[in-house]
Amino acid sequence: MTLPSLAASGLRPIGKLAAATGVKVPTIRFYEEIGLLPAPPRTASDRRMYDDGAERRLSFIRHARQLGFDLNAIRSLLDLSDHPERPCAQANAIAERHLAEVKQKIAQLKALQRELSRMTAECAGGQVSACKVIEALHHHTTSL
Amino acid sequence: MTLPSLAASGLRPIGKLAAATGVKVPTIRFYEEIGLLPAPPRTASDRRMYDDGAERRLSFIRHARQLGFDLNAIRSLLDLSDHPERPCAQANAIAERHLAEVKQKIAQLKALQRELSRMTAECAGGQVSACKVIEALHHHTTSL
DNA sequence: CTTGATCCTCCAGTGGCTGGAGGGTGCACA
DNA sequence: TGTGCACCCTCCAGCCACTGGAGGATCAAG
Repeated sequence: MTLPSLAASGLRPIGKLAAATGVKVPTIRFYEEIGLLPAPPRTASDRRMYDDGAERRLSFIRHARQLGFDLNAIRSLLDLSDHPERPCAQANAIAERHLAEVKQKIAQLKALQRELSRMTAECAGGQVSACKVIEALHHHTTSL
Repeated sequence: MTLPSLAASGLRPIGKLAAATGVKVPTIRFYEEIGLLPAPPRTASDRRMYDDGAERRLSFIRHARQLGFDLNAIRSLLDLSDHPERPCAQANAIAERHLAEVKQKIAQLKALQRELSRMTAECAGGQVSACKVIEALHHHTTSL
């Protein structure tokens, strides 16, 4: 027998929330543990029961993760989202900082791509002793 | 008094090796722990002493890390490098697999960059309640 | 009443390091 | 010959963002 207050409205257990949001069950528990998701009410047998608000919050987190924000940034973004009267400059700053990081990472990876392409292109496929890939790793000068 | 066999030739302690290769001292010990670098000889007082071979191996590892290879891949590449008579196809395969991963990562990050640019560009700078960044995170549909 | 899915907590592991505590050692300079 | 400091040693905890497993309780359907 569950508590009426819990059984009443659209509460669902963690598995349903996981299915609805695409976030794995252990990950949801992890988010709760680190304080990103508030601890939900529990049934008499200790099962977590989530409402629509929890689902919205978790979806927010998931979207932010898909966009590559780290959990600290997400913490700040959630905090801002909880306070709509504040100026949005801070949210913008977080997004732009992240954007800058992404751009930098792309540049790094492109440099990497060039190097790796060159290495593999030069390799004629004989023995390791003549392998351009191995050779490049031995004599590579830090152009990154 | 150090052992003659150790003091004889160009052996240097871990700090010199670190300075020479640009790999930090704890990282060198870590590579030894996981079997990427062989355990070097020690002095009577237990200090590691490295020769030129160790430096070459460590430089190889460093170059490979700079190119983004993970330690397992590096393990394979080192193994190949130690056996010059083998065919180089495997080395090439490792490099090409990595190249493919890099390309994919670039594509992902570019998609991210587009999304983030759009989000920040739309934000007019008022209150959070009107913030496009926060809004996008709430209503973002998985296009990644 | 049974069966299988789901839930709980706790803990260890991933990758690739990084840094600190607490102690021993080597070397240059006075 | 002292002395002071840089260097070295081992062991262990922490970083990020999870992931998965053990061992046990509970729920819901047939």
